[in-house]
Amino acid sequence: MEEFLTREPGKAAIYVCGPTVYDVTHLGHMRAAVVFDVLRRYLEFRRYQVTHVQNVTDVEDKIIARAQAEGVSTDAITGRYLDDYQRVSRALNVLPPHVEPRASQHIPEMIEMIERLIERGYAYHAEGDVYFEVTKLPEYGKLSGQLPGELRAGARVEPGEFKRHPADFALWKRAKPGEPSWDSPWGKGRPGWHIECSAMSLKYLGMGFDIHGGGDDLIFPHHENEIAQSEAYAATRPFARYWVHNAMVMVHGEKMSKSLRNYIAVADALQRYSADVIRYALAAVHYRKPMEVDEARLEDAAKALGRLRIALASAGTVQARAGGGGTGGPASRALQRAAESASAAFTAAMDEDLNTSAGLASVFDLVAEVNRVTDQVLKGGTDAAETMPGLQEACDALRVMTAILGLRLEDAVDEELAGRVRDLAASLRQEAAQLFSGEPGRTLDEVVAFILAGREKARGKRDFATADRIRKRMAEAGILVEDLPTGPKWRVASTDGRRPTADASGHRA
RNA sequence: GGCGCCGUAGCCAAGUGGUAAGGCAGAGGUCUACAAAACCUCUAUUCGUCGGUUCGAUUCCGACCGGCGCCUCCA
Repeated sequence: MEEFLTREPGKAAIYVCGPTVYDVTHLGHMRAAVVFDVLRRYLEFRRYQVTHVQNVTDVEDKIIARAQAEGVSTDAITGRYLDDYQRVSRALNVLPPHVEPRASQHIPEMIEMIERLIERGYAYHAEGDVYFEVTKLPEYGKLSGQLPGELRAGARVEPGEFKRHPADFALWKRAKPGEPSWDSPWGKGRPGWHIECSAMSLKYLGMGFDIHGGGDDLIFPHHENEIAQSEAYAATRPFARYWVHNAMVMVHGEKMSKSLRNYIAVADALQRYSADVIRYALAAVHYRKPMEVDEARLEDAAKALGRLRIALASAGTVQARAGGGGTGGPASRALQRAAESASAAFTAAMDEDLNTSAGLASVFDLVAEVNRVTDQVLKGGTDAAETMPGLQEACDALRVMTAILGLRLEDAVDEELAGRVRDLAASLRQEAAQLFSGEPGRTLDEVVAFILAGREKARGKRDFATADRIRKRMAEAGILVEDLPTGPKWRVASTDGRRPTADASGHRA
């Protein structure tokens, strides 16, 4: 394990390159968001005080092009897509950054940096443009391994540019007609792309902050250039202590990207899969490995997640039977040991460069142990009380680990479902007063218990036709009942946290 | 052309210089009125290919084959 030494003990200052808001948010953006969200949650779990800064690029060529194409202002474009990004991030349980600075609101800071870079001799002014001169910095290329002399010579010198070296990059671009622009010592213009991240990270975190993150497609030139201009500006090193780059999301072997138009919008994915499923799918692969995303991947994630949820539901049934008491029998002790070793293995995996795949293996090891124990109880071999308090500890451990991955594991218990179950209870009372007596109660648990009690009466009389009918109607309402030797157990019917839909279950790629 | 990454069972996916986690799918069994879930057992002598280093390599080195990313905006 590479040792993680922060600038200040116990504190972690993180800057992540956020979205350029000119189009809808796709799963590639959310992979990055989820990776850094997991990193943040894990560091917080490890008791670091985390400061997470993530920029929004709202000054950029594509935004201008889009605004012109639609005949609207750039603000209209950036507002629309920033809203989309924030909305889907929230939906996926991504914690909002502590600071979310926008490039358009930090122009003075960028101008100040550029002026200093010119003073120091690292940048030059030409015809309203300002460029950073990479050959002035011997270390240029240290992050990406790219050396100025090796860059494809002259491959890309745009017309109207006045670079001294092909690898020199724009700090400031003079205004073209119809574009947003700001006054500067070099005339009207707008900042180059790279300078915003230097200006904003230094403003909010200062030189030598702990982790700089972003997609691995940003390593060169973006992050290389950030290092160059920041270290030249500050005259100290390092700009950032650690670099964390997530790999791309792939579609049929190609990077998912806006320009290739092969993306899956997160908002669309959320129509078909729960946030937990999407997060699980994105977090189940190590962050540095490119990941193909397709229907099968999401279906697999939904099933794996179902296994986790079912284990917790079974545990809930057993805990209810134990009624709060616990005798700490062998089953309890086995669960305590399993919870401890799974937690330790999970932490070790996450310490090792955020190995979420290995971490999930620990989660499922504990799931298996929980299932072994609840299976014994539900089949009548073990008394429920003997599993406590170990079962509770195991469930707590599962919740802690999955919460670090940002999984909510909530049931889709909405009012609609509760209402349907209440209606069912009411009509059953009408139809079979001999089975259903008393009041159904108010909460979902109470109402389900009411129905199941009546159904057990039918089963006791070996009236399986009635029992089957009730079970079927409960399933239609969204409650799945399983009969076990020691009595019924139930859970909300879907295992991925949302009600199954014809679309989600019927369509296959 | 330069820089870098990847290739592990039917699929997805960790991993280690000493003999392959986990998820999905599959087979058999247990439980069971039925259904469902769970549990138990099994499923890669083998980690793209060929060489090399080593007592020993999937793990290190080299070559090759195949795939990908960046070098232009991009998470």
